[in-house]
Amino acid sequence: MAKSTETAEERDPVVSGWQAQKSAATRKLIIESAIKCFVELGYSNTTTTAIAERAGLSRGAMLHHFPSKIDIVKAAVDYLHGKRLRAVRRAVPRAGGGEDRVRSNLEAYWRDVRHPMFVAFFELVVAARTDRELAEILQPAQEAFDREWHRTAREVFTEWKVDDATFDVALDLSRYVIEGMAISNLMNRQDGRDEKVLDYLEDKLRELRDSKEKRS
Amino acid sequence: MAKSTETAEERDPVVSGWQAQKSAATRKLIIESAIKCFVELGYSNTTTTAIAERAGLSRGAMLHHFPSKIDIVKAAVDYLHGKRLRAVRRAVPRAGGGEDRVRSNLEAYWRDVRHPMFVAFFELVVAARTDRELAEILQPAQEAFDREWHRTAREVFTEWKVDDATFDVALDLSRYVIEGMAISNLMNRQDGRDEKVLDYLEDKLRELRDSKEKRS
DNA sequence: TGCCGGTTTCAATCAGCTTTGACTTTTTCC
DNA sequence: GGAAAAAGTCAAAGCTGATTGAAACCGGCA
Repeated sequence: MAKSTETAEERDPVVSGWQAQKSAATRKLIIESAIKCFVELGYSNTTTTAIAERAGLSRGAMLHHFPSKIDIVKAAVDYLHGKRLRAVRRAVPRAGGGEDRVRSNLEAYWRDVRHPMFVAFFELVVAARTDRELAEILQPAQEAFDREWHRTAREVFTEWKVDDATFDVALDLSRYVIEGMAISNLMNRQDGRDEKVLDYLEDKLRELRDSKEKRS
Repeated sequence: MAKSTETAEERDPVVSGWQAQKSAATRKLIIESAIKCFVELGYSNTTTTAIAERAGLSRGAMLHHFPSKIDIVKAAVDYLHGKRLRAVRRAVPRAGGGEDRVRSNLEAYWRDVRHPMFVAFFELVVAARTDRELAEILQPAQEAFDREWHRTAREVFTEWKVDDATFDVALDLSRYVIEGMAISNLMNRQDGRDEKVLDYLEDKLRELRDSKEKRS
């Protein structure tokens, strides 16, 4: 679709004409309204009417920018994907250069994962399990994110002089624990115990980092 | 509702009359069809028509047993809750009495968590986030399960002579890792790396068990 | 400067489809 | 015979996407 070229404009809304600029702003507004709907109503309860309402637009006006619902979803996936990637790239290096990057990065990811953005992404992922069309949109984005996350981590954590297998375990473990906690917290609040798990994870990650220094 | 007394009959269909027995069987059939729908179609795409189809019943016939959709959902939550509880009670002690209960229990839970039953429960949990009515049905079941899980574990793992805080960390950590892995696997297949995380978790659990033997 | 034609943006309505729950009828079993 | 179970029918409500029409805006031209 021609849409794929336009999604670049959302990230970088430097476009020529007056109208094109306003149009891009409206598109962004619609996309963010859609994401709000995913969070507040859930993916399956998100109707075009609800998105239009939240955007302060009429339904018809919205359907001018995005001819159908699936087009909005596509744009929203692109948008979220871009935001998550940038969040990772920004968070990892920012977390100081000192020895305690373990803790600060854990906390950064733990923060990210409780952000509405993650909830929206999560809604999409769950819905995609039984929605082939959505899955086909989401899968490439998901895979790209995984690759990028892994690549960035390997690149940034230069103080981890361990072999690849150990590094992978540390990465996967962190991710599973934190995402598992995030999902549990979607329903049950039990903050006290989560802190202890996080502390333990931090300790074990340090251990992994300093254990066997095989790689140069 | 009078339904709450009937849910007991699903687990123990020893009821008097001929018809009552057949009725109970039909109810179970409907409930299991509903759960199949949750797994195959997702919660929000589950319609009464789809449930009736899968059960091989007409819609009207089904609506005789369950006057409305929410009644089916209620019964399904009860059913799943009961099944999960019994699965825990059965799996934990069965896993041999030897020293290697750590591994066998991890694997048991890892197996459970990829069972369709877990997928169905997961669908319900996610849907409940934005569906107050469902949340009110699910929350008590969820809390009861958590309590029971914790209690059973403390009761059964007598070889864990550690203090409560350590035990909780071990329990929570296991749960988060395994559930996080399960959810990741709902979308991305990456079995090789999961095995390594599981191995690592096993190792750390043994370490926790044998670390500080405070409790008698 | 001021007007005009054409394009872009917004609004409203409509028909088609699906789902739901109520109602009515037929069949089965005691 | 009569009650329970199953089947079929129906209207109401909600969602989607298409169509039609109005308003705003841009560029060009006298």
